[in-house]
Amino acid sequence: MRQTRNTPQRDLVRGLLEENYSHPTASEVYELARRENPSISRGTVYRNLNLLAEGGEITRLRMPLGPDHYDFQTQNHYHFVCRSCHRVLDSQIPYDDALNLATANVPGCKTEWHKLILVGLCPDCNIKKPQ
Amino acid sequence: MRQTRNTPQRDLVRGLLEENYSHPTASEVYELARRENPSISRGTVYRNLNLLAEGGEITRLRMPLGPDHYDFQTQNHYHFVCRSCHRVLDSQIPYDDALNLATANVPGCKTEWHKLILVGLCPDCNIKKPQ
DNA sequence: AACAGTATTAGGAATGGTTATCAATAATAA
DNA sequence: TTATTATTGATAACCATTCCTAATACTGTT
Repeated sequence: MRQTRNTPQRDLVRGLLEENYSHPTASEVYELARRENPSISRGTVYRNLNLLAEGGEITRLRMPLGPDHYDFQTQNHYHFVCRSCHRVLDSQIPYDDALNLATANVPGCKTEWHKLILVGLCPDCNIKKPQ
Repeated sequence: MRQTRNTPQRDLVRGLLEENYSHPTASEVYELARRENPSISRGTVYRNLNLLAEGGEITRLRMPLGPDHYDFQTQNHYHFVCRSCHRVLDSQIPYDDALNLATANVPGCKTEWHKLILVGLCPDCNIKKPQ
């Protein structure tokens, strides 16, 4: 495994996720990071988000709508995404390990992980545009 | 609701999906379509896939990996996606309507639909790269 | 402390998938 | 047949993300 170094940029990205429970997107992390370090580049934010995700420090959430989100919480859990504002919230449905173990789910296929995403309207958007 | 017309291009795209159970991507549909009509444009394929999906004739599948896929089957069902080749297969896990009805899953949020995606290796890729 | 090795950076170009634009074309209703 | 307007092909634009580069700066070893 390739050695990694600590840099102010990486610490900043990690710290921003640690103190943000809103599942920010890469662009949102970039905007937050620029407040602390105006010269940080977009590429650096993406690179560090990827490195932290590969290292298991954070989770990358690929949504059925909109861009990827990042989560400091690494335990398996499900998410809700608002179809209007693309906000991501934690679901309280318990994670079901059995879905990975079942071999008969897809003939010949070995399921390694799964994701369940609930889609609908968040409280804010439900008020603004009820249907 | 805006009126729609039948065009050879639209019929071609619909027909290709109807006879293809492989959940093709837009690019794959485009390649298939060009065999029948070499002058069809990529934009026309995308436009018609979107129109057919909006009209409920086909389903658009947004995957956690790779590009969108399209499915002629419109009944709710779950999918498996290979993390290596991005192939999409039907899962045999029964669709769980209860996941949409549960109101306590995400406080204040109204779930309208959900998707469950299993990720792993398909039989072909499992042979080629076992881990 | 100085050095060497190399991981990381900023900046920008490139990519992939998709959508938007627009003048020309063609399906449908009158 | 004509008028209306949905649709087309071609291409530009878009967005999120990755790749490329020379310059920079960590870090372990002298």
